[in-house]
Amino acid sequence: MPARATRKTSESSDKVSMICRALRRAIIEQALEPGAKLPEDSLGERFGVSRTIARHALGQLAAEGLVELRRNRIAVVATPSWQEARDAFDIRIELERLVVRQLAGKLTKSQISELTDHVDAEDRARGGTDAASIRLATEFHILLAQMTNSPILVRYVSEVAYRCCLTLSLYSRPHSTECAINEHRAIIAALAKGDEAKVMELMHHHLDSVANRALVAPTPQRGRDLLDVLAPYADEVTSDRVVKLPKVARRG
Amino acid sequence: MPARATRKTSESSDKVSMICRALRRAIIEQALEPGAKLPEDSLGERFGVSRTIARHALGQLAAEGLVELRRNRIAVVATPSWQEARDAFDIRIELERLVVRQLAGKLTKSQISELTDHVDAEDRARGGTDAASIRLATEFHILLAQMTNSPILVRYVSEVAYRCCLTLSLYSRPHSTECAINEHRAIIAALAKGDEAKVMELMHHHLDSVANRALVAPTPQRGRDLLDVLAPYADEVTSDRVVKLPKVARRG
DNA sequence: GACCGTCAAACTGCATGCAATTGGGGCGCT
DNA sequence: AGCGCCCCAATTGCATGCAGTTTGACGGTC
Repeated sequence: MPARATRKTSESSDKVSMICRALRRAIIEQALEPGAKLPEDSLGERFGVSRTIARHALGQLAAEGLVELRRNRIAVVATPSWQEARDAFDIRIELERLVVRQLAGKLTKSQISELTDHVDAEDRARGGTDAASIRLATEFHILLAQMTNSPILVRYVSEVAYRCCLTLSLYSRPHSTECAINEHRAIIAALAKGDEAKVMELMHHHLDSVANRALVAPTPQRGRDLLDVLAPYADEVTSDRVVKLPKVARRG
Repeated sequence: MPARATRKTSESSDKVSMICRALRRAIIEQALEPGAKLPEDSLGERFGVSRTIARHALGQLAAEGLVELRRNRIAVVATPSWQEARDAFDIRIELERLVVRQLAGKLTKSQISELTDHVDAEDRARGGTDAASIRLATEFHILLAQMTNSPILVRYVSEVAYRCCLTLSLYSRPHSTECAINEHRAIIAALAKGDEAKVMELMHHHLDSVANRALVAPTPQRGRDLLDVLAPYADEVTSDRVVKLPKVARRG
């Protein structure tokens, strides 16, 4: 199977996509914290475009879940709840298992060295900022997805990986990236060997441990959104002026 | 009031979302065939809004993969390749296994009867148009996803289900819906019983058989896009001029 | 000082206008 | 007839303008 990435879906060279990319990167690198305001005017001015374009970009990012858009209100960087973060990781695990299942034993030499190079870059970035490390780790997974040559899979893995990236910045304590990098190397090795079951297990464990290391528990002091922080407490209040969250088949 | 949907992310009551919903439905019911042109003007006129809004809606649908947007060109209803269809189903299987895994044994009485009611509606619609049957079957899966109360999962399952719906209209022969309906009932039963492994197996088999029944093979006589039909053959041609094709075949 | 109503600035929702690009029909040439 | 060229109607890309909504600051009242 051939090597190169596919970019048929979106992300051509129009201004909207450029702004999307810029904002996405700013968000996952935490240059823009969750909850940060994103007024159309300011964005337009900053990027040298009109509000129309900025607005359109915000729409796209909202569709990806990186931005929250409320009618007549300023858009803000999304602040996923802890449960949403957990859900995102659950989905991500399944999607990435699918990725490595398709890839096991099917990678070309050049693809493998491309992956190895990327992990080397991760290694080199270990001394740098946390943001850079997180971004590189995320991009490793996206790189893998791209090698499946399935545009849909690329899109979903990218989206959910970015979301996880965002939640990591919200809920994780400063974390050591070393084991993650080693796990990346192990995954590459298993992919090259073509051991499908093994690589799926590795990927599952890798993501699960990243999630568990990061999402240890709802850590209120880091949660930006008051509503989310107070949600569990509001449950105990038996007044009818408290907005009850639709509570259905939540596991737990 | 049982288990209503979550609608936090998108789809509020603004015009863009209304048009999205309308177009989405038109597409999955095959009122708009794959390849159909969607000029911003016409859409705006038809829905009584400006081009700005129509454009924005097209952007959203393109992000969902239902519409193809090429720069400076008229937007068209997406025409997924056979391989993309297969990829979409693969992803869908994993996502929906996740859905039923979370739901097994956790449904309330009212949710179960809601599901049963829906399948009854599917049964009643069996005499009607194919489009209606397909739409109802798809909506059953979305209903399930909504009961997980995980907005992200709802979004992804909805999207991928719509995509599959679209591909079904492209590649499937007129199919009998009966077994699918029975499989829906079996899934509800297993969910109620709480047999997690069983329900995952059922869902897997259900989707796999739908996919296999529909996506039997690249069926050239039904494929709308000549380029896609010829793609596998072009792979074997080592010339670099294979892109140029004579004229397009007939429609429908 | 705390509470509340009022109001202007800020911002969004949407339509319209203008320039740039496209593609398809008509026309001439061979 | 077949082929290529050119031009114009159709259409998109984008900015701007106007109206409606929200925010939060100010001043009045208790």
